[in-house]
Amino acid sequence: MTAVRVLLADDEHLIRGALAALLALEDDLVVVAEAASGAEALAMARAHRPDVAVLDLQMPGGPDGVKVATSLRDELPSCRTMIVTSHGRPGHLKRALSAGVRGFVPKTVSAQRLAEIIRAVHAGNRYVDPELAADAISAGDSPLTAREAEVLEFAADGAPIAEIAERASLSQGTVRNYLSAAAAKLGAENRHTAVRLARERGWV
Amino acid sequence: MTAVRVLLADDEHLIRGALAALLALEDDLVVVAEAASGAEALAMARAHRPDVAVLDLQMPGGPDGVKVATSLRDELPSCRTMIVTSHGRPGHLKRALSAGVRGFVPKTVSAQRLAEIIRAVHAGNRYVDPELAADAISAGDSPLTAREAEVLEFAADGAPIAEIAERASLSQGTVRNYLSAAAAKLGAENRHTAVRLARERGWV
DNA sequence: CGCCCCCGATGACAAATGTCATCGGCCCCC
DNA sequence: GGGGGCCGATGACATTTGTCATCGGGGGCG
Repeated sequence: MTAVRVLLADDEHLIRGALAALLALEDDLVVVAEAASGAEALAMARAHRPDVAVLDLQMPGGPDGVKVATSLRDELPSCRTMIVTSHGRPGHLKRALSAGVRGFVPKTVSAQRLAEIIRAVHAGNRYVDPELAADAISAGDSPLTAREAEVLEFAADGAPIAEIAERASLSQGTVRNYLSAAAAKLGAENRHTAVRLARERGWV
Repeated sequence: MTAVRVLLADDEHLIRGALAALLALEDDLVVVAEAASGAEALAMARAHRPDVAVLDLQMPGGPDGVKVATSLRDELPSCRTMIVTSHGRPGHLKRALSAGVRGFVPKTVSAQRLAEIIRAVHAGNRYVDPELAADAISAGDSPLTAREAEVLEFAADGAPIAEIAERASLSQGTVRNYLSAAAAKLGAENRHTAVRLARERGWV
């Protein structure tokens, strides 16, 4: 049996290197490429055609782990993808699964566990951390309509209504209506807490 | 020469374990204890009396890396402390330095580099990542008064003025005045962006 | 001591925001 | 064809928030 070829993508050199070292201890796994960004991960994947891509969810600058997974599904269907993340937001899990990701684990797992999961994913199985799965289920589906979510995103940095309206190419009144509706659905008393709640639930 | 005894504290098992494995490769370093939380780190430090404590800045629940460093300075003056962090906010660096931390590095450094820095810190030197240092200098000192910063923290989750006033035991008018002053100093157009800016600069 | 700054508060006013009702257009689906 | 939902907008209104002037008290400092 030939070893599983793994691509590692994580912006934190410390973690990436350490991870590579630990996975190297497993003699049925071989890290064939490392990347420090989403863009780099894509390039590496094209060049090395790994069996499994282990992607950090949040990477600076370009595409995040889920975006990379989406691209990989199209470009390299033979490559299974999995996401590793520090903060497990429920919505991220959903996004990831619909991007064809087959493994989703928090960084709190041990290296042994990760190695097992890589093998499972490579074998075609799926693995989702039970706790994250429970969170995602309890968080449920987003009650927000497309525009509500969109406007909420524009509101994310605390911008005033006028600016949101401009960026969304909408009337200020319309923006206020959407924000009001979104806040009501989320049980928030103003748009700022609404943004926070939506972020926590992974709905933006 | 006897090996440097290191305490590792990081909530992410994956990183902690991997780090321990990498540092173990350096034959003048020995990881004598690992901790997954601030509280645990303190307990471990008391029990094992390490030469150097490598602390993650953000840990869930209890005390963060800086708080641990503060406690360690009092309880275990012989133990040098250093902070490792993912997101390098300028203010954190300042807080850390005034807590007696002697090393401050982002997780983007390599393990070799980290090992060198641990040795430097153990030898009594200080090390601060140049990029983070530059950010901290350019961010400058907080222009906020104590109460302004305090009120801004209460405003951090988007709560309405009434709630902030209650939590801060202040009049609503006073709260509005402080928030207005803080927003003006930060160049923000409302308290929510003020909160965001203050966070970015590490002033809250 | 006088000066300055911070604290905490009040009042008044303007501006931004939240809330609600209502409209027309569109699309999907029964 | 007729709901029903989402989209986008408007108007009116109440509430919240931001802004400013002002006051009194207290502590530090030349």
